[in-house]
Amino acid sequence: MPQQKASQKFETNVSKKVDDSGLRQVAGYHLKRAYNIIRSDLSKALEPLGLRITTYSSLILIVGNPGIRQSELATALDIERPNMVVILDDLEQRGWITRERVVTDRRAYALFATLAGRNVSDKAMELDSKSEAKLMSSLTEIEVKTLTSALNKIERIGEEQ
Amino acid sequence: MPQQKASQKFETNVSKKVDDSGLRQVAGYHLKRAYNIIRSDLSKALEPLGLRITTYSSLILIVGNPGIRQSELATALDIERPNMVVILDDLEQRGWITRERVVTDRRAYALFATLAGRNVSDKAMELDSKSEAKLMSSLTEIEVKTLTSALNKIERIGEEQ
DNA sequence: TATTGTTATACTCTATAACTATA
DNA sequence: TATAGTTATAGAGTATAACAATA
Repeated sequence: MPQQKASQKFETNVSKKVDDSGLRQVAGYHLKRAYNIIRSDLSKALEPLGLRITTYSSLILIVGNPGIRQSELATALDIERPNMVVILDDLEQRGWITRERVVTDRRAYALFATLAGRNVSDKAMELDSKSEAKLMSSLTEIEVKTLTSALNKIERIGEEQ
Repeated sequence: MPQQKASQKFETNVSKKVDDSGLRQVAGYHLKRAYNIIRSDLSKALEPLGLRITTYSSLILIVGNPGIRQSELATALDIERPNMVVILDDLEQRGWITRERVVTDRRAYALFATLAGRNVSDKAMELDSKSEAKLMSSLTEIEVKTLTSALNKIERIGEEQ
């Protein structure tokens, strides 16, 4: 039961009357506004499935990486292990994943999506795609490509540091 | 005293070994990763000035809009009024802004940046620019322009809804 | 001794309800 | 009655410390 407003609130929805030229000069400002819109939209799109974004991301990675360890998943998604536990408890209780003891290392759990989990994952990805398609509808193909490659370049620079 | 890790953590830093193709298909994923990198970097850049991003954004808008009301600022930045109060308390205690009663409406406060506040704002904007320039260094001029216009289009679609 | 998963807990950010003083 | 600012508080997300089981 998310507590956030229907239209998710951050410090970015500058009204027309206010001069935000000081902030508009920086790309991070636009990135934040765009990201918040996409995030808010995705959040609402996933709500009917009972998925939050972190839970959704976790499920997608488990589906794509059968047998992944909890710690690997946590590292991959940059979620602290204690917080990962809660997310996986949720997914497990819904019957969408299973935790199986790794025979070669009995400390670890290997994660697998159930059939129901894969079905939910498919539905969620579809909702995600639809949500995005709507927001990207006014962009040309070239803009989408440039956007993605530009974002990837930023990611890479960030990873180098 | 921020409690976050040096490299801010979200569920996006997928390591090389994990197959994240399911997530990589969606632009929101890249947007999130790029945004988190910029946010983390800006957060660290502003730390020496004792500014957090919301506090920084608020100060910039006050400098650019002398006399803005608290409620206007809150609306502009999409911060709930109760949360705005704390941010402004902080800025006021540091001597960077003043709250002045509006004579025509004694319920309201008009906000003004002090000289010290404007100086800090200038320094902060400089740090912000440097932080961004580093992350944008591998982008061509066309990529930066397309990125900004694409993000603006997404913003506009988001606002329509 | 180190690591995996876990529990308990604390800090930050964001949201709502209700108060006060003005309008 | 409505609005501006405030206070108190609650929820979500994210962080750390410490423990049991296992390596």
